Amino acid sequence: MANRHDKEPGPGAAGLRRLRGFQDLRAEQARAAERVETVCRQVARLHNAAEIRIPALEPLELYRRTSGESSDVVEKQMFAFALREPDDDEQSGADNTIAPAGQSPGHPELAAWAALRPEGTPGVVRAYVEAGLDRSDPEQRLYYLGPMFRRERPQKGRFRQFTQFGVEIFGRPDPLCDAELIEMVDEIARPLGVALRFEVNSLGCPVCRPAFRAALLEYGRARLESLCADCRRRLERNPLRLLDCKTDVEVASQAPQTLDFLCVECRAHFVALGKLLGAVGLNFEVNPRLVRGLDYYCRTAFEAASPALGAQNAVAAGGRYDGLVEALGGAAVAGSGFALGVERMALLLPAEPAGDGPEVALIALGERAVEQAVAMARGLRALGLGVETLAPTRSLKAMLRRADRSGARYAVIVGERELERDVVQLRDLRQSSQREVRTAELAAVLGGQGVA
RNA sequence: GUGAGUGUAGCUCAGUUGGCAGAGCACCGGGUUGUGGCCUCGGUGGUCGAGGGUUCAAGUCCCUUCACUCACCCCA
Repeated sequence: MANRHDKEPGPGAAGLRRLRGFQDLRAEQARAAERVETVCRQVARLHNAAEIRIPALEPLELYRRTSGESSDVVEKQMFAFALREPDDDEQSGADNTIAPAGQSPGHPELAAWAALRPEGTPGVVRAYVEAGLDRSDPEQRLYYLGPMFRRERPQKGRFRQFTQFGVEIFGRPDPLCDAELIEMVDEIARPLGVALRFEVNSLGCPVCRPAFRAALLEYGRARLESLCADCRRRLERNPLRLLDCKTDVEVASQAPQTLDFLCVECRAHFVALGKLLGAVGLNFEVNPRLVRGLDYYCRTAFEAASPALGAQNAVAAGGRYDGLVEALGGAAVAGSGFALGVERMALLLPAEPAGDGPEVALIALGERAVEQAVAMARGLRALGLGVETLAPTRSLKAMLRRADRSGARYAVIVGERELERDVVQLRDLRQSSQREVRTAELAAVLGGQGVA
């Protein structure tokens, strides 16, 4: 186990290899990711969420405004580009320039800067406001599924491009909607055979958070000496981070807790949420040290994690972000949502036996049989049967071997001897039985086998 | 950005005190004039991550570098 490493990808014909932190998902990995995505879409449908497809590239300013200036996402994790239209700068051949890594563009026109989305929520909110839904029809349930990009150092479960499924509910300030979002994560994990641990917390709201923040700040300042280096650095800028410090569990566990500072409304919301989750039988723990990295969260925060994942163990996380829509120039509309890491969930899927191959492997034996074989393949596919065709450049033995390995149930052999008599050999690869079938009857025979 | 670990065939890995580059799996073919799997015999496939140094001789020792993996950080 200690010696098991993926090797660096070998250089291709042109010495090209994939970028660091990017991955090719093949075979089982691709199938696992697809299964996760399929279940995500099903659950979205069951909760009446509509898909929204938004750009992967947005104005950099969108993420600066929503993710918070101090968060790591904006600080150093984004792939940012300077956009230049061809006519803007005729003499230069370079139309797009990649911004230096991690460097904040000091460009006056921020619209000229774009970033690959590090998360889905800002884009969805932007689209929601841009379409005027905040005024015309505020209550919306939207889901998205697609790639996100973060310029982080890769490790297990963490990639520079990864896929997120996310649901955002607008115009619903009630705890019922928060509970439903958490349920959705559970409803995705269960049919996939994945056990997740749910943690829930309340971060308070603009009314009660200042007092909590002040208390935390005071607590931190009082024991500046005993704080770890990271926490000391973070204390003034984002004191909430103190709570999930892993190096110094002592300090973190003794610190003031949000739950002790909640205002009446926040407390009621949190209690109601707990009751609703209990009512549907969803097990969860209250984790008073659970915080969110992004500034716009308020009240409900939750996380679903698996110990099987290693250090990056969060599979899904979310919470309430009342005020975000307003911050992006929309009306004062409540919002709540979550995002789920498709690849992380896929890593947790129990191994699945390889899927079935095609129903038929069509073997053309000899050049003269190719045309006939092509026509037959087309006809069989029109009936909904999967067909793998094999070129007649190899021996029959080799073609049958390929047919066997493709997982096909039947091999249909069309040779020159068969052509003359207008028949084919229909071989059952599982039973090793073979019979001759009239070409005209092949479709009916295969169709009637119930092989689909 | 920081730290540690690992780089030998497509994959998983052996490779002794420095002495001709190996196995298993996979792939291709023979054992069948047109019949898969199992078996059997054979074959293709390597800048030993890269560069430099020591040495008669380096996969092996030294230096540098790159990549990957895991962890910190952060997060899905």
